[in-house]
Amino acid sequence: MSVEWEPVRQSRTHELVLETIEARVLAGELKAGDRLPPERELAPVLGVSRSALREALRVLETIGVLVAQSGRGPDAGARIVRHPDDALGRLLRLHFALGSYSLEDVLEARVTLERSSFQAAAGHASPEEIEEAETLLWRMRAPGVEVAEFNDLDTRFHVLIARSSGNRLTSTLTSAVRESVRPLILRALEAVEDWPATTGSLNDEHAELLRLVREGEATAAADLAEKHIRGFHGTLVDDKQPGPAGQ
Amino acid sequence: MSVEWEPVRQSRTHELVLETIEARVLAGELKAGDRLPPERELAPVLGVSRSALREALRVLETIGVLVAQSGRGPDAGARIVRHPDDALGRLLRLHFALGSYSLEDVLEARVTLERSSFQAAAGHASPEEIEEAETLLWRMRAPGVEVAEFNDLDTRFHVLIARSSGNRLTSTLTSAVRESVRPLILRALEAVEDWPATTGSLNDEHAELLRLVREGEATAAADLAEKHIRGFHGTLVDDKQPGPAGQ
DNA sequence: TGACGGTTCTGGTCCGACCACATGACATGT
DNA sequence: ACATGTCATGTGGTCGGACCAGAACCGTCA
Repeated sequence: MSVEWEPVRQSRTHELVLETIEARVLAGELKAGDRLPPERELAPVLGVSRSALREALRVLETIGVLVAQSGRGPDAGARIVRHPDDALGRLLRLHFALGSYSLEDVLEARVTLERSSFQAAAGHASPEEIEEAETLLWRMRAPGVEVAEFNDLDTRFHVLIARSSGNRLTSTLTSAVRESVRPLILRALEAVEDWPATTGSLNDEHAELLRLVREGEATAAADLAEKHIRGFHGTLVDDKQPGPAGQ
Repeated sequence: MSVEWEPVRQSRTHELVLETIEARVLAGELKAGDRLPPERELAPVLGVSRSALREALRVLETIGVLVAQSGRGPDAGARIVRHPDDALGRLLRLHFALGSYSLEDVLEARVTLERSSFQAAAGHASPEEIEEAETLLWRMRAPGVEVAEFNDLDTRFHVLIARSSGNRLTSTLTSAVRESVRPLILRALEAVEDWPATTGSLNDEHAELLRLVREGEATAAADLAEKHIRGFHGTLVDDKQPGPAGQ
């Protein structure tokens, strides 16, 4: 094996700033809710320009660790928060669009994650969550529902189940993966010929899924979820899809 | 259910820039390998300042969609790439540190993902990957191996298996989740009293896991992987851990 | 007491300049 | 002719300063 020589690549200053802040987060010195000093103060303290600091803050913002508000008062300024969902969603969405992941990969990941979600949801879902899911399904059964709205409700149903699993991490991952294929699913739904039949069968499956969750039939719910997802993805594989990933 | 009114929050310009570029990626107009115009050209085209553009580019960079190189020549400038792993890893690592996810959540997610990884690896792993895994295990069996190195090799073993599953998405997710608890596992390993016995039993499990993968015993590999992970996490729950997540 | 308006603090944006680095073109010397 | 050194150029990276917009605070005035 030949030795790989790669350039030393000394860090850019905004990366150093990022590491500094990241280290304080990892060390527990910065917790959710904490406020950072104003940019104009923090920049000279760290010995960098405001621009470089801002770029580091922007990074933290995009991964859902920080939010910034202008103005004055207790809510103004930059605060540490925990909003991983949007960040993760955007990440996977873009990478799926770029072809980092094939449709088959997404299918298997969905099966894996949603099996787990449905299984856990069957034990953890609260009555309120069940009721909310019922409402979503009821709206999906409305005659003459538009494709876009159906897709939206469908997404929300799966995400809701994931959330009701009680596991924030798998919930986040499930939602992000589901969201990443949302445009693709929308296109597939738009191409459906027999719309009433398609929605009808999907609605039936959803109703049965929710019933199994409500009654705590964990394994059955997981199995049906897998069947549900595989069945629908099966209608996608003939369509346009990002090619298999290279480097 | 009362209606939630939240401020309109008109986008900041760098977000608009981001949406513009993101849209072109989602539309397939920007593909991996494509180069963006120089910042000094692109900024006026988009009608924004170079600073705002740079902040948008920084976002794309942090989610592993773009790399920038200064200098001159064909490799210089900003290029679209596909490097989701580091980005995802950092995201989960920070959020785990912030307590967005409890240790139990991570445990269940690991079980779910790694079951899938081992199961798929049992069918897809190439001889080269098996051999590489053998090497890792061999090095972990070295007498007097340091805690840090053991942890490193252990991480690489699990990540390697995930990669050899043939599914880039679950591989990425598995690696990221595994990496997010890496510091915690390191601390746990350092606190182990009977180090030789611990490594011995872990090594035995790893060897058996790899054997099952090599011989294509998918289900057995998945089951043992679950046992392996749960067993080790069991030793962690008494230790310090980020608290359960609030909003 | 209440309403109003100015002050102040915050992030957001923009501009212009310079730096560091890598390349490529050119000049120079052998 | 070739090798070598030097300079011009183009790229991202950094910096400082200025101004804008919005929100809260505070004092004044009715």
